[in-house]
Amino acid sequence: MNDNSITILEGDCLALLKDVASDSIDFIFTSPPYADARKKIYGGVSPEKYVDWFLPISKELLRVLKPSGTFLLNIKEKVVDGERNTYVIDLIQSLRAQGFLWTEEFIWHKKNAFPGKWSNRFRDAWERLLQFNKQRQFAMYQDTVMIHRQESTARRCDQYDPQLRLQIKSQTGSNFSNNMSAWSGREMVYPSNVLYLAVETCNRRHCAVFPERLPRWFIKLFTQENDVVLDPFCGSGTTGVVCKRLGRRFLGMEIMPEYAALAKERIFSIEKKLLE
Amino acid sequence: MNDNSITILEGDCLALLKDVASDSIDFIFTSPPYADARKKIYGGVSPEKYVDWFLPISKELLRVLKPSGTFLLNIKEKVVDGERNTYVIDLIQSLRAQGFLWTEEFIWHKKNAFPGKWSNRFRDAWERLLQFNKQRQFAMYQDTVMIHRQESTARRCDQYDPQLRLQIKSQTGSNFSNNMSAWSGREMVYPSNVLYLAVETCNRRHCAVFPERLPRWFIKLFTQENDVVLDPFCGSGTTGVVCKRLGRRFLGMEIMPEYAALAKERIFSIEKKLLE
DNA sequence: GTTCCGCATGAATCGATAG
DNA sequence: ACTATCGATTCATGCGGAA
Repeated sequence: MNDNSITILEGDCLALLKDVASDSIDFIFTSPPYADARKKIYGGVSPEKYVDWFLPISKELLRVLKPSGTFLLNIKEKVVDGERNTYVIDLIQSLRAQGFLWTEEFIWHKKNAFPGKWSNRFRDAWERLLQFNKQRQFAMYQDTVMIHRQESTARRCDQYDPQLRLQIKSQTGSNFSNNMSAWSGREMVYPSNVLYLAVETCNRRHCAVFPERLPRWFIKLFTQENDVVLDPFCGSGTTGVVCKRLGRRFLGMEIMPEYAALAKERIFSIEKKLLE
Repeated sequence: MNDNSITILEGDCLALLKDVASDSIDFIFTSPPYADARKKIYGGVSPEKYVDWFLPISKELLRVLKPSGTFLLNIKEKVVDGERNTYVIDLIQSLRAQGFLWTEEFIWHKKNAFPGKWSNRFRDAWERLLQFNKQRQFAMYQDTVMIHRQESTARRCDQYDPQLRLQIKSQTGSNFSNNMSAWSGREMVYPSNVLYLAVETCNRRHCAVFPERLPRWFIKLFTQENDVVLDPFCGSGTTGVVCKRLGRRFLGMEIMPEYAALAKERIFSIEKKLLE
């Protein structure tokens, strides 16, 4: 990609990816069109053909990703004929065959999914966030996404005198396993592999597939400033907006002209705000 | 099974299942030993052999299950050589090939996941609850598991949302009447396919793998009174305890004599309490 | 009688060390 | 080189004793 920090390309990502240099992308975050979803827009990939449709694209993703980079795929299988279809788990196996390592599966637990009821199932309140890597060693900046402790634990620790805490810490020094000093004084703890986030509602301008906090969390976790983030199905550009705010370079691809234009507009408006 | 409402059989479930009549079980809820887990207790099935080990058992489960019945499998893949192993998704595909329908995947979002810190991953805070059926039409009693609207949104599952956390804190802390009105309100909603529960810690009495609320929720959802519930890996008998309390018949199987004895003892103690 | 604190302990995973 | 064992890490929970 060029030096511009944010780039939106309009077109089919399979073709556009051919022009991206190998080993040049630090992080790929994308939410591709689900099978049969958005039929009018993407021509409606059927569940049976989903894997065959995706594999040529993921082959390019594997090529352009840096060895230390991460590919994060937001996806959820739909119900077909009363069953959860297997195209997602088929895809996991095919991506492994292609050379990706299936490092982890995060869960997005949707906080305010619409109440719904069907005769034989409840409303679907979670999606998969599949993490793939080229190598077992990859870039990960865990300290950037720490969270507050549970209240019950926090309450207990807060009652300790801060000075006493330091004394304990210095006294025990070598042996701080399984005692207070190991974590006393710390307000923040590491998160788990479940993200509990609200679904963003559609507004007049655009209908975001995911809330900004979702890409933000992963971009902070897997990249540093000026790293290059790729979203081959960038839609209205939420991932790009987050990159702009966080000072990451961004390469977005979108086949629909309206969405590509909207993405550019949203990012331009962020730029303007930042300059003010 | 005989007329006794609760039966615990000691032995290998593959052999014991041969004596169970076809199409006789309303609901199967089980949490088999995970690959290489609890090695000291069970033999420890390796990830490579896991599917081959499970398929003969699931073939029997398919046979004994009523056409309208449901099979619910609690399982989670472990990390092998830096990757999430594929034996669970391999198993899903094999079970479908065997004749099961993969109807749904519920998520157990664990409130208190096993601690730990690693350079390349966070704590694992969720497990799969895979729902399989013989037919697209199956028994499901959705009204039995309805929840209060408040509960569905504000279950203190707020670690990623400090603002919500403060709201709840102030609500529960100062405004008691507000809290009460939420509970007295008649607004009941259906739950989603994500369960947010704490792991039960070991206490002196027994060491339960999952909290009672987990089987309770599914048993209420998929069975009526006097229906027959089967757990081929019943361990210390938590599923049986719940069945006793809910007036369901139960058939449990356990290969370890200590655990089978413990299960019998726990259920006997429930019986005594109920008689008083 | 309450509330509060200390402690043990989990379906875990990684990296180093030893054979 | 490949496997087996061990130590270090970490957070929510329930129990029991103490204030």
